[in-house]
Amino acid sequence: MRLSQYFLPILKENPKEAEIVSHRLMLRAGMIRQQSAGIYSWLPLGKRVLDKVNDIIRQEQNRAGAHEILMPTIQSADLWNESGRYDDYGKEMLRINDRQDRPMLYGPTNEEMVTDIFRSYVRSYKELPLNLYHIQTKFRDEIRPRFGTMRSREFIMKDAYSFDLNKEDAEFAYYKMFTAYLRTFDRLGLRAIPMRADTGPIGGDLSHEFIILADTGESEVFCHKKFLGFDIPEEDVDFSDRAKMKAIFDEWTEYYAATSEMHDEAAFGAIDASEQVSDRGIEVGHIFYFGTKYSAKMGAKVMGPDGREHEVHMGSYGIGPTRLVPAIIEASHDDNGIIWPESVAPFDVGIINMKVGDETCDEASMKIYSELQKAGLDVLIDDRDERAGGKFATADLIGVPEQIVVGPRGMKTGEVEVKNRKSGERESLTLEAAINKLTAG
RNA sequence: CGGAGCGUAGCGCAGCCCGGUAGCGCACUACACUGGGGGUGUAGGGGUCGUGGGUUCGAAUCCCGCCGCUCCGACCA
Repeated sequence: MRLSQYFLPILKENPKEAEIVSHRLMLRAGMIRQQSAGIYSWLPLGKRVLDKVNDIIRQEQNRAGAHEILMPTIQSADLWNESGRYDDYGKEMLRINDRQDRPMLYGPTNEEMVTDIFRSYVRSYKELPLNLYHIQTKFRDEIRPRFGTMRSREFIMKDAYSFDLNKEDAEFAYYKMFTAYLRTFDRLGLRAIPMRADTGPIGGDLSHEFIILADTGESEVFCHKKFLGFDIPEEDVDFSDRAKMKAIFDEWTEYYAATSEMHDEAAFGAIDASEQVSDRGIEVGHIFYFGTKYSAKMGAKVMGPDGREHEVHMGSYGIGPTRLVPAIIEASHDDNGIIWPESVAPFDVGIINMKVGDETCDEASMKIYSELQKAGLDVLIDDRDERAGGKFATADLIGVPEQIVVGPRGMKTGEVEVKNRKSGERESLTLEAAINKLTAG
């Protein structure tokens, strides 16, 4: 992408409404634009990151055996009357009437709808297990939206729903999602710690929140230091291996970890003081097993091997991509801007042409640009007719992981400077060496 | 929803107390000079002062209503 032709409305000054660093940087880097309280547009740079986050989530959900669907944002109140939640949900649910004056709502979650899909088609235990998910916009009319897309009213959520014949199978489904979540957050460059959670209005008795530690987190969290060193399940982990899934779950839930709502001071105090971690955290995922809560009310039943009908056991599994993006920034930035993990960086490489209009610089920049693109990299070339300082600042702000500086000084010896955003290391290389270095990975 | 505050050019702000026809920095446009970490000069463009009403010869400024937004608290992916 040529920056001169891109839409990247960066801000030099800090927007006054942005209190936390991720919100400030997302606005400054031209990733998002607030349209209303808790409602945001995603601009090109932000959209690129969001798409990469979603892709990783999608890959890991699929790997764990879930199937992607897409349910609508607008739902009929009828389904919610079946579950009883139309009355229970309260003002957080945006209620609207269509032109026939039928009560509708903008979905805050999709248990009812997915249960309706399930009961319409699935009759036999032989079709289980089943896990359906979608990545869709939700609306929850939060009392107080804040922190940019970290807590917005309109947001995108990946929500998966598992259906099983009995509790044992449902727990297996839960462990699979648990494992998929560990892998997902790891690939996003985050260390997420599963903590026992309150099940809240969704109900149920097995639930974990995935929390990442960050000073600007919303809630206080407490856990054992061991979590920081646990290994993440490998890419080839066998999701059909019940014993393995259970083992992973057990390993990751053996030690103390709780948010302030679930905190047990005595249990935490029993941990050696040097092993205690007490910090603030951001909730980036939440998983629940809630048994037959919805299947019972909505008649989602399958025939079992015993020739009798069974209400299916369900679980739901949420990740908030529009919250993950700021969470990643909270976890990874410096005074100059964002430091993206490579897996979600909007561009892999930034080329800084320091003297646009200078024939040698222009040619060298374009050569690198086309070679790297040929190698399949996402490249952003700063070909604006601007001072170098502004270009460096822009590259650092938007956090491109590798920067190639093409300037008249280096061109005298045919060299460019390759700089790593995260480490700050720089080295001068010939054109070919620079291209080779960046295409090698 | 309770408490606090803000709304003046794209962004950040001054002007309001004490009424007299709107200003600063950045950004933007043109040209020139520049070019290794947000440059310099010259010349420009851009504002229903959130909105409706009231007071007044005259309102960004005073009064009343409404709308929007932010921050603190209780709730949430």
